[in-house]
Amino acid sequence: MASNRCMNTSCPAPSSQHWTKGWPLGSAGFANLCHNCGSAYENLVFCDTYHSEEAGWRDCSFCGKRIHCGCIVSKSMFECLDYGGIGCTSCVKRSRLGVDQNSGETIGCAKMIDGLYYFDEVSVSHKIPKGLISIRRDEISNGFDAVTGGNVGLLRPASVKDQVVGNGTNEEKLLQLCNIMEANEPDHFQKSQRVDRSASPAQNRGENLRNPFGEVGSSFFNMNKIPVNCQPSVGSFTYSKLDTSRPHLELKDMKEPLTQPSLNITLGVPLGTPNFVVPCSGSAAQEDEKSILPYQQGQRSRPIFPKLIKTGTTVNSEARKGMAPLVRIARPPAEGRGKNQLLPRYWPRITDQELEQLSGDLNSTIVPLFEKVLSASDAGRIGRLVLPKACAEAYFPPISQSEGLPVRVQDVKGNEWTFQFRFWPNNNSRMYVLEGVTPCIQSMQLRAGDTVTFSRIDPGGQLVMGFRKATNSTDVQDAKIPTLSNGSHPGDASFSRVFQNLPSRAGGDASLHKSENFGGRSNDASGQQPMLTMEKKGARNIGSKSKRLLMHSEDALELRLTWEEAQDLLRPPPSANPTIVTIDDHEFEEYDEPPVFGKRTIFTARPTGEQKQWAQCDDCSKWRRLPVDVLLPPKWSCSDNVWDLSRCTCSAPEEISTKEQENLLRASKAEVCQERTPQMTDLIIKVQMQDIESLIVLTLIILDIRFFGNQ
DNA sequence: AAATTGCATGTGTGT
DNA sequence: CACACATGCAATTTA
Repeated sequence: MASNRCMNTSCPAPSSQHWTKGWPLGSAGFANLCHNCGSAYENLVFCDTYHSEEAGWRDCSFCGKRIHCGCIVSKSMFECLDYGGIGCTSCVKRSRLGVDQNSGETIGCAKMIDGLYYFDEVSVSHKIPKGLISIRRDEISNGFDAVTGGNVGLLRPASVKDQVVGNGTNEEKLLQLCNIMEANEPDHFQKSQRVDRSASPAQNRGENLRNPFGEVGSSFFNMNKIPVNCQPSVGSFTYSKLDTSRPHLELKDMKEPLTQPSLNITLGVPLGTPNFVVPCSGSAAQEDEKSILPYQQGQRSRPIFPKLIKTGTTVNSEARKGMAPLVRIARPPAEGRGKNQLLPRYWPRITDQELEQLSGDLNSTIVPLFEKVLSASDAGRIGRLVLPKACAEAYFPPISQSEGLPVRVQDVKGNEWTFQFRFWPNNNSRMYVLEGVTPCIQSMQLRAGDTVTFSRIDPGGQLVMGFRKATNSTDVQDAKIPTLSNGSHPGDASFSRVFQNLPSRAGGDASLHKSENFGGRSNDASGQQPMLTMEKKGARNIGSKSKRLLMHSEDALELRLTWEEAQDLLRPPPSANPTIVTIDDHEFEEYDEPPVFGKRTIFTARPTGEQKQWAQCDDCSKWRRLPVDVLLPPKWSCSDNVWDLSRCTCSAPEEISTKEQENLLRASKAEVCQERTPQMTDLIIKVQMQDIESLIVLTLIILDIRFFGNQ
């Protein structure tokens, strides 16, 4: 809900006077402190004058005073007019108050100290009076930090480690999750005493800078709120729990009007909803608008997710009652070339445990943003990561000046990095880059061909950088080997893999990052294992033989889910006798004849051995008993109950009591929750994928026939 | 001299 | 043909 009034009710600041119009602002943003009374507030609207990187609400880097239009001292430092600076005798330039990295003392002139480079880069922007801040913990870590982004610092392994631990991260779990990564810091980290411009001051100084501000820490500012007109609202996912303890995927209409508020859409939420906030200057803002609008219009005019599959709608509503936290997966926009980096539309099924862990506190939204296969230059020593334009413009703050802004990113270990998000003019266009990524890339031991993923956790907007190693050495060794669409490997299970590298959130549990353990846990109903399996085992690429057969991973996922859903409806043909085969100590029923579709029913058995089959009427939802051997059509109602004429109308009472119904449903749940081992899943998916491929080929053939037949 | 920075150019892909 | 992007390269900065 938009509010342009200070949340402090005693604050006399008239909203219209201070924030009449402008950008919606979420939590912990630039204007998060009322400039009138200093109170923290949320959901306010930016002052209209806050439209540039020059002007706006920020903190004087030196005295900490909240300023409106201060002087730009450096890319990331701002100075209030009151402060004025002090002439420095040693460097002639104006003195900067900085915190000595060794002693922690504030120094009058930050230049070269003990061989360490501090000049202009030691941010003391955290000098916000403690009492003014009341920000939820989940709002602390933010993706973008336009002020604190000191570019020079020292990579201290101890700090990094401290930070990991300090964030409440279970290192063991993390390491287990990121089994790709080495358990220890890379040697070069240890050895490197060299100043690295990509390391954020907060990281460099460990907790030194955090302590003065308690939980607020180094991420006071929140820039990762994209103005509403920067973010086309495309669609969303609500990930909710099944009453079967199996998370269930719900898809909402992707064609929802852009103007329609959607709680589940982080990108493109209406004004007032916590979201991205971006500084744009008066004139520059217009420039930004210009550059953004075509994109936006593209979104409006071209819905990109026409196909919808709604799954599991019947089960959810009940189960969701009393269950506040939902992990919402917002749908990133996809347009232009960048769409290949945008992640597929489906979020993998996850377990309740993961769900809760992901939720952390209430209402966490995980927004998978995009991913990119690292090129040689991305992974090289230059430290510049080229961002897909569409993604950069969609998920990073609009920048009007080439210098851009510092952005804060958390990596898989919970370390925070500050990159410079900027652009280069390029053929009347822009080329967006993240600068200073080398240490991060190195810490993740990434090479050309590996994939980095970007996600965001809302609220708070923590930008998260994950990674995925190239699946085969060829990819890694030769980055010039073209990868499919530059963004996704064929058959890439990018979505299911996104989580594997997500760092723990503050207060969260790192164990959600189960990495490859998706395939190893025992209580996963089905979830991501299939896709993992595909990737891990290098399952045949759909479309590997022909470009015509090439299938976008999104579509593959979609197909997989529909198939998965169909599994509930598939049953052996009535007359079929299965052959029991044992694979990995698990028995499977193998049928010679293909399965048939039918309405889902529940079977019960009494101790006496008597079996019953139950079906629910589509019209009245009453449960009706059926003979065990009958197979219902997908649509079935009481009037079709030819087996019990006393209950062949919806008005007839149910045969079973409410309690029995509960037992029935419980039994049904248990059935759904049956444990499926990785081996079983592998096998099932293998079969399914074969079927899917066959289906695709068949479909294409049919389409070809139709197409050519019409010519 | 080496590293960094900013821009230009060539290539591949989508329309 | 337009656009995105990987990378080359010259200018600039730093050690």
